[in-house]
This record gives sequence, structure tokens and C-alpha cells, in this order.
Amino acid sequence: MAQDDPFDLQNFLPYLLNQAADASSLGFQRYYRDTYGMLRTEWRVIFHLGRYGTMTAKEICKRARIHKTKVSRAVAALESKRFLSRAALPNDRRHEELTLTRTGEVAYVDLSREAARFDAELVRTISEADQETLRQCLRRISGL
Amino acid sequence: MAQDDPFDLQNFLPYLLNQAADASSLGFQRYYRDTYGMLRTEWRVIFHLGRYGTMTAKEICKRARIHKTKVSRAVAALESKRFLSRAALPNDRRHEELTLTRTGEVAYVDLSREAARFDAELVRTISEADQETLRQCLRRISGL
DNA sequence: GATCATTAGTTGCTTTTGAAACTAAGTGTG
DNA sequence: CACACTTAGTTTCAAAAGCAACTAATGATC
Repeated sequence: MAQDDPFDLQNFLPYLLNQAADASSLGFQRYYRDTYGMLRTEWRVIFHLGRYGTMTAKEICKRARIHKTKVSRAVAALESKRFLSRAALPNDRRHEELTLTRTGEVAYVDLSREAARFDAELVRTISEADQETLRQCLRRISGL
Repeated sequence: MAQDDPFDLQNFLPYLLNQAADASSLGFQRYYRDTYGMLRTEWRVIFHLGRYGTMTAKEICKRARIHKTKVSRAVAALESKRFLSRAALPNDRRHEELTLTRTGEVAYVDLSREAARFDAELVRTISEADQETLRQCLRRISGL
């Protein structure tokens, strides 16, 4: 069947995006997994705290669009590994301000350096202009 | 920290790609899940068989870059739902040729129509030229 | 033609995810 | 102040993913 079928899986954007996301994540994933025993959600939490400073779990959920159960578990794991510390706000003890420990900051600096390296490698063969187009398209598709 | 940090998570390609992949998959995922009770790997198997015709599980693994255990389970699920049938090759009975049933073909036609619709909606606000750049970049990053 | 290596696919087991139910704290209304 | 309502975060439990071990068939080597 499908001789005259105009639909091609290889051009289906969600498919292409998933393939590219998987392929592009591999190398970096191996790095943070093998070096720090982290999961994807964990490094994302680290990056948000490292890049934007102290914030609550709720804020990370909103910014990174991760479900609160995943963030909750990532925060618990990172705390037990001493990468971050929690502090309940005195005026509203439901909130917990999350802050990187010194260890966490060191890991963040290292990881962001590696990330930049991986990123550069990924786009090595793509022109500056196309890179800009690519990132803009991705942001638009993400609804950011 | 990170005042003079050049690294921005919002520009990190694996992160952007994952966000875009997640966002773009949502609507279509809801469709095949609610309409056919399928999982992601299942519609991918359907699409490969529908688009490229009869093939073995191994070939689907290679083309779609999915691990054989996932394909194995997807094929079993699709068979039990009567979307495809298996036939062991007489000359090498390790191989099983997978073929869509009539039900499977109907589902494929319907799903590919929906997929094309979702795809069009996703790129609605992106120029033709940028779409082409986007798909090319994604293929390159995927290593395809 | 017995033995060892490969190949296609499956099964079992552990980790990770995802949804819903649940705490615990805070707010708002009578 | 008792009541229901919201909000931040956790826990629980079922589904799904990932890896390694396994089966069954074939091929290769001596």
C-alpha cells in the first residue's frame, strides 16, 4: 500500500524531533550519568538553580515544564547526594527554597562547561544562520 | 552565581530539542492513545509497515532506532489487537515477516492523515524556507 | 556431524515514569 | 473560630523503559 501516499514518516516533525532529541542527548547523558550518577531531571534541576539561582520546586516545575512528582524525586536525590539544600520559608512553610551547595555549584560549573562543549559539537557542521533558525523554530514549537 | 556565565540552558540544543519533541508529540499522542489504545512504539511500528510495507522486527529496529525489546512488545500488542500478522519465513524460521491486517491498514491511513494534520498545524507559523532548514538540521543532528 | 558462534526475537527483573491520592500548611468565608 | 478551598510537595501504585539473560534457529569450523 501507500504508493501514492503523501505522508512520509521521515518528515513528520514530532518523529524527527524525537529522533534528534534522543540522538543529541546521548553523549551528554552519558557524561552526567557516569560522572555524577545523575538522571535527566536531576541535571535539569541543577542547571536551573545554577543558572537562575535559589528557587522553589514549584518554580522549577513551571520553568522547565516538568511534573512536580519528578522534580520532587530529583530534589530528594540531589539532597541526599549533597548537591543542594532545602530551607523552608518561615512565613510560608509549604515552600522550600532550594539552593546549590558548594559541591552542587562545582558540579554545575563542570556540567555547563561540558554541555557547551557538546552543544558546539552538535552544530559544528551547521551554519550560524541555520543554527539561529533552528533554535528559533524549536522555541516556537515548544511554545516558549 | 553564574553572572558571567556564557552558558544558557534555553539555548542548549538537547534541552530545546527535548522540549520541542515533548510539546510536539502531545496532541498526536493523545489521538492514537485515545482512539486506538496505542503506545508510541506501536504507532511507529504501524507507520513503518504502512509506509514501507512488510518487513521483519529487526528491520524496524534498525530503521526506527528502537531497541528490539520495545519492538517485540509492540508487535505482540499489535498482533493481539489484530493490527498486524506475523509469518515465519520458511527458509529461515528465526525471521518473522510482519504485515498490517486490513484493520491495521485502515488505522494507518487514519493515523497518517491525522499526523499530516498535526504536522501542518505545528509549522503553520513557520515559513517554508525555515521549515526546510529545520527538517534538514534535525536530520543531520539525528545522524540520518 | 559435533561444537562453537551468531542472529532474531522473547522473557524477567529492576529502574523510571505518570496519575491519582494524600499530607501539611495557608487562605478565605460564614 | 469552624468550615471548606487552595497550594506545595510527597507517596503510592500501575504502566513503561532498559538491560541482561534466555530460547530457538542458523551458520561456521574442525
